[in-house]
Amino acid sequence: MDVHEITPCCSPVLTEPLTEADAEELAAAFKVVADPVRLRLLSLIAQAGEICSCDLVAPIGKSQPTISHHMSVLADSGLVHREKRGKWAWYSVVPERLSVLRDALGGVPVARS
Amino acid sequence: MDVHEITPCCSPVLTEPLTEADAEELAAAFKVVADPVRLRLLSLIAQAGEICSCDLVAPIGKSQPTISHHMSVLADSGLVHREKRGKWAWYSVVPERLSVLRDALGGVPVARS
DNA sequence: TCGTCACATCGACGAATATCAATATTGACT
DNA sequence: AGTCAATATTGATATTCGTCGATGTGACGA
Repeated sequence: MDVHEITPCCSPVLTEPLTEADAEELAAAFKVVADPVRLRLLSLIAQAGEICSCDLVAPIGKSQPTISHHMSVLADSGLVHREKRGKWAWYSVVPERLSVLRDALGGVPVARS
Repeated sequence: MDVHEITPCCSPVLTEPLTEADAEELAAAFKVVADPVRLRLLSLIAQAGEICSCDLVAPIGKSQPTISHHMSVLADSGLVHREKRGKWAWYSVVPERLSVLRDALGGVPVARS
């Protein structure tokens, strides 16, 4: 339950036909990063390497429940890793998970004719 | 109006701090690909190289207005190019636009252990 | 000019979701 | 046990968005 399997998940969008199920799964993955607050959270976590939830509320400027909600979305998707230490929750990014999204957008560098 | 500028748009999420405005713009870009129908449309177009709108409705299994709506979203975002020939609309993907999204997800390749 | 075909737009509806106040839960410390 | 601090959950609300039927628009051919 802590870390999802880091499977390739889906075939690249541009090279292979996309089944309806694969499209659904990929779209769900992209939805996670299709939110400005979650992108800024990802950015903050990535630069800190590891950061406490308590240091995320103020920079973003949203309420604590809102930040908690977004962190759950990020953690459930496997994009970040959550580790509870005492009362605090520490987060770090899972770069392999980001690669899955990147690779889906056409693994190969732009083919030039 | 036909093709958006292919600027880098935003700084990579993981390496540089993300301003609120950049996050908003990036999130909007990801929202476009965060839909299963649009992903399948992209896949169909990419494999055909160039395809008529009339050949998109049946494979997706949605109504014609729905396909038209999604194609407008894709075209407005610059991910696809629309060219009208007579009564038909022909679409092709703009790979550079996909690269922008890919690069935003952390320029550097994942270190593999 | 009239009819038809391809596509776009409009209006409406339902589902998903971002947000916050209030409350619950959990851990640490005395 | 009791209290406080950090985080999670709940309930409610407003907004966004995907969808489709109906209609509009523009192009081609008889």
